[in-house]
Amino acid sequence: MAISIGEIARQAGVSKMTVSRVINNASNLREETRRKVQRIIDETGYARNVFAQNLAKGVCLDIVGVITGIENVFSKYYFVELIRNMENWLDQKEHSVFIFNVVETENRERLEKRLRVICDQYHARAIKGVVILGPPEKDERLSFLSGNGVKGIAVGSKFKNENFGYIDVNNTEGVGIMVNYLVKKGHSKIAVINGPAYLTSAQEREQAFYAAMLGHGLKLPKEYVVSGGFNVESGRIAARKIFSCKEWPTAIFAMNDDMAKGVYEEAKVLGIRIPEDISVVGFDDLDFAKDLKPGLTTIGQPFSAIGSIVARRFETQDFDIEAEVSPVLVERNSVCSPI
Amino acid sequence: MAISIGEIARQAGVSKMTVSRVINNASNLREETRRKVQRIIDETGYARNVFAQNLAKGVCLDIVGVITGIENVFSKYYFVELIRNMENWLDQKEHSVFIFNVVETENRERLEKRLRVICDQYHARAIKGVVILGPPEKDERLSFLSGNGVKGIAVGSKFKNENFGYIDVNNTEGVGIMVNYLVKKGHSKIAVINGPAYLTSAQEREQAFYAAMLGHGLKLPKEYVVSGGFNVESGRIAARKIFSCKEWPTAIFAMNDDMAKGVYEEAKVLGIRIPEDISVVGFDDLDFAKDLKPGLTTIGQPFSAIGSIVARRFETQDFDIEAEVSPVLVERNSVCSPI
DNA sequence: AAGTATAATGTTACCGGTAACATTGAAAAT
DNA sequence: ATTTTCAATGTTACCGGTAACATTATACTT
Repeated sequence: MAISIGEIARQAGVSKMTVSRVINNASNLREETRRKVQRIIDETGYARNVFAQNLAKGVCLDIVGVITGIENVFSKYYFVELIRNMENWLDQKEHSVFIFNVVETENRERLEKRLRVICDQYHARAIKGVVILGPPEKDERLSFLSGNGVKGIAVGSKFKNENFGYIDVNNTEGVGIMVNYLVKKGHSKIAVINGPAYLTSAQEREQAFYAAMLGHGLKLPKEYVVSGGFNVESGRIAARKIFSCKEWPTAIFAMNDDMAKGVYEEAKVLGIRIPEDISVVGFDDLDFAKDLKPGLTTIGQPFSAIGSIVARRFETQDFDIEAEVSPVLVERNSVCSPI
Repeated sequence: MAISIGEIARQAGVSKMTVSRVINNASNLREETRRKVQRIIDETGYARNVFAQNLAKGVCLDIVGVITGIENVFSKYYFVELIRNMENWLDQKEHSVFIFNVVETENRERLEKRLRVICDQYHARAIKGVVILGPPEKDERLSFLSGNGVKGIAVGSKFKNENFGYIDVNNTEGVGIMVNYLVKKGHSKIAVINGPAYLTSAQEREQAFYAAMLGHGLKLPKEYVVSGGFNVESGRIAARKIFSCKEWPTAIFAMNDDMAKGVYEEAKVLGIRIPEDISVVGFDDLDFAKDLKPGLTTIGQPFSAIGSIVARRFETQDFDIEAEVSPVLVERNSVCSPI
């Protein structure tokens, strides 16, 4: 077994308490004693046992568990951005992040095995709670954790119960802003590429789009509505469908940036110019959006605001939250007025 | 404070030890007693404290820490494959994985703050050790951890010291196999896209390529040697350079699949056919390689073998290892004989 | 010099569990 | 009926620390 405080105490000829004081550099320690103990600590390479410490103090480590599938089908950069921003804010509050790779499509047995480890960490006060990224509807991970008394926050979808609150972008508002913008630019024939129906965010964006079009008194032909999977490839496929319409729309609203990227790629292959031949917009403002040629006009996720709220809530341990954060229009060069 | 074994004991009117026995479902327990205690456990929602348990038993949890920058994980599919395979094998040995997002480019202070948390976990026997993914040369994370007595394995680069061993693919062998293959197909004018020099894997592949070409008595014009960053975009840029040579090579050897993908994309835009106009090969055999059109001929990383070795070594806690695992040629349709 | 602060260190009990041994009770053996 | 045996449960000490209080040594008063 590793060297302990008691062993240090024995070697230094002092009590455990004195060693403890040296470790936590308390005041009221004779300089000579401190040095004597410190020397032995250094020599032996003693390292504290945080969990013994924790047990004694009855507090919880300042660690946040983040649950996500590392190869999630949902847009990947989106999670990276979320994690990065959360970590930045949590860092300021001296909190750390552990990432748990738990894919919701795993079979029940493996899922439970993995989640039980998280429950253990929670109940042993190793983590203060968990953040689950973009859980789909009826997420088994969420219900299992919640059912086992684990608390936390869902980010990127709307899910609320006794143990979990949520923080998400206001999708409806975002879509509304974008449709307004397109209409103001003179567009009335707008095609949409929707996301997968099992995500609340996709549902909300879809509904909001129909509502906004209706609000502007615009028609929406069936062939202008295409469904995608929130990834690049599905964006390409959707674009191909749209480009094969007899009468083209003047703008394509991809419900996330990955799919917008797919539209770009397909357009490039087909020699279609953006925005001259067709305008394209996205949603999320992922890192790559600004680097596309032309720069993608999109709805910016309030990543930093979300991260900040998460950090604050973990600090106060108050997960009873239903927050919708406002997105902003990020105007670049992928939209022009139709001729 | 959460409900403890002592509280359960009090409510059930038995000793703590009896409760402990119920929890660990020991034999020699009267059925009636077991039920009585179990009922109270269920009612109160008691959850064990693994770390108290650990402290008492003096053992370590079966958890492996994986260190990587999440940007890397999500952008470079290579890491995803590694993690997935390691998890699969570790799963069989009832081990779990925690992912720590520690980017080596972080400033010293933040880096240490993050790494100290990992040290704590290690010395508190919460994790058995760490796997660090593809550390570059002089990786500060590795030296800090090692210097603080943390043990583990580096995967995807060659790094060895007292506390760390490594497991990596045999890059030299892989490159040799591929060059042999190309030569056998009739290629002699082969261009190469190298990886970044700070990675041992890139260095080895580069050196092995020169050696193999020399071994076959082939010439390698300066303009056939291009450097890249092991990512898609750098592959595109490199391809552009190669396609602008007066005399084209008949094959391009991209030193990883991401860059090969970049070559594909650039070729598509320029209307260059693979393999009719030029053959393209990669290294790694990432998930997407089989889905490219045409399927990419590449050197397959022994992901599963690496994962299996990692799992075995963590089980036995023996990290003193310098393993090079043999790759295999994965032949698809991106190579044909030059006319 | 004796009394009193105060600084420096030690003791005891406890955090939430478990191992090892001790005790109790009831059935089986004599 | 007494002893033996073993199943069921309890006690004590400890894992590696800390809080709260107790004690001792030292410095400061008067």
